[in-house]
Amino acid sequence: MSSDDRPARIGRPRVVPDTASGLSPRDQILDAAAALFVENGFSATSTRAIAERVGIRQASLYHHFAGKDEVLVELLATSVRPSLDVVRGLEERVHGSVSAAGALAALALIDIDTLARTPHNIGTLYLLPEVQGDRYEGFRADRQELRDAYGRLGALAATDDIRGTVPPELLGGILIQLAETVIQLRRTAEVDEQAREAITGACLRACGLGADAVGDARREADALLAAASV
Amino acid sequence: MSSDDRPARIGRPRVVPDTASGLSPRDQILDAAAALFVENGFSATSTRAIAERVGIRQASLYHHFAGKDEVLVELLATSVRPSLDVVRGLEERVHGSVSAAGALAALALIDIDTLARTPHNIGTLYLLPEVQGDRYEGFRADRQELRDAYGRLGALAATDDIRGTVPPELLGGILIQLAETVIQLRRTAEVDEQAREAITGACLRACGLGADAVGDARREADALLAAASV
DNA sequence: ATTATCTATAGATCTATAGATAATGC
DNA sequence: ATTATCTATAGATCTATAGATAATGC
Repeated sequence: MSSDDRPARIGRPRVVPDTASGLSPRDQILDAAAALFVENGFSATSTRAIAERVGIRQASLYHHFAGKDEVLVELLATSVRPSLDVVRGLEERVHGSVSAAGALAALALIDIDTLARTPHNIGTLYLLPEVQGDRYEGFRADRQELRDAYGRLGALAATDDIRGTVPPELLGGILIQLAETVIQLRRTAEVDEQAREAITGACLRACGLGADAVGDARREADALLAAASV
Repeated sequence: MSSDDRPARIGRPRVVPDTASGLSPRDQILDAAAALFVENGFSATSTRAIAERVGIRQASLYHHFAGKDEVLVELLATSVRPSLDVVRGLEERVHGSVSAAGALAALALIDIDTLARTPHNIGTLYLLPEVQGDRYEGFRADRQELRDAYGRLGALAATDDIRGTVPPELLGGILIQLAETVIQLRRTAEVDEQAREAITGACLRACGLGADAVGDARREADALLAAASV
């Protein structure tokens, strides 16, 4: 194969030939839409704009998605699932040798990392007002589940004074909000190691842990993450 | 005046007579727009929808505002200003008898309270992707100033280990993010006293303060707020 | 005369569908 | 035959302007 060969695709060729991105047309659409939804919002992004960015005609979108909604549904789904899978594994192990604080630190680190690496800062989409609509119910349920997990782990890790005054649901809301500081940071700056550490530390301290306990939990999380292919 | 008398207004009467809300037409538009922007987003809200909610014709909006943008500009402006005014007063007093932790607690409490009380959960508007646009530069600058103030107060209040690892800009980002937990909480639940206390506490703990120092700061903040007509 | 509204509408979108077309694959 | 694209377009918006109208105020 010469270098500009691309796998021959069936179907009528595009007016603008496909750039060798390696992505399927569907994924090209998802990627373009993600970038535009994040920058301009959902309603402000037209199907035409998405198509243009991909290099296809507006109508061709409808061969791959039933509508703009479906594109957002899929973007949202792929963005929470990873953290959700991780948290399930983590919670099981808390009842074994893993401390709640260590598990919480690990969850925070992974979640922060996911949000920091995700293309186009997709986490921003969580905040779109459109996501309150019925079509996105499934996503909101997943997100609620993640918040609940933060709440449970947080409550287990918390010192008595925190556990006595902050119910798990509220603590979960605070912890997930802290993790999502990344979304805001990414808007203006790079999210470096220092930022991830600071946010993880804030999560632990919000549970009442002092400097020593934070250090312990942080080290335990490192061991956890190194061990499991989490 | 009989009870259904309303102050006679000049200009052609509305098709749907003005409900005796007491608000000026301009404020009626702002209020309606706020509710709709929060619920559906900016781009998804048409000028027609705003007008309908007010009870006027779509075109009549343009007598009061040059366009939808201007409405949002004004809503954003009125929403950060109060906290910004407060923080200026607070920071001056920190160099006197007020501790940084006490001032930070006071700032958090006031900011949280503002966000919790604001009609239609207007804080949501901060998160709209449209607000990234050039037209809203002024608002973003104000918001940045508030973040910086959080960062300065936080750094002053922080324990050595936090101050050594978390630069003020980052700390400011974390603290303002914590205060804005209220915005998310309001979406599904009432923001009660317990939630305000929990968030304020999380701010102080994020600066490294332990249980006792948190209690001290919290009491100092109460004194501050009672004294000043902040 | 001034004001706040109204009616009417032009021009610019935007979404989604119908149906044609140019590839591959059998 | 199947597929992914294309062209064309209907129908539904939406924003902003022009100009009329029905009040008050002098």
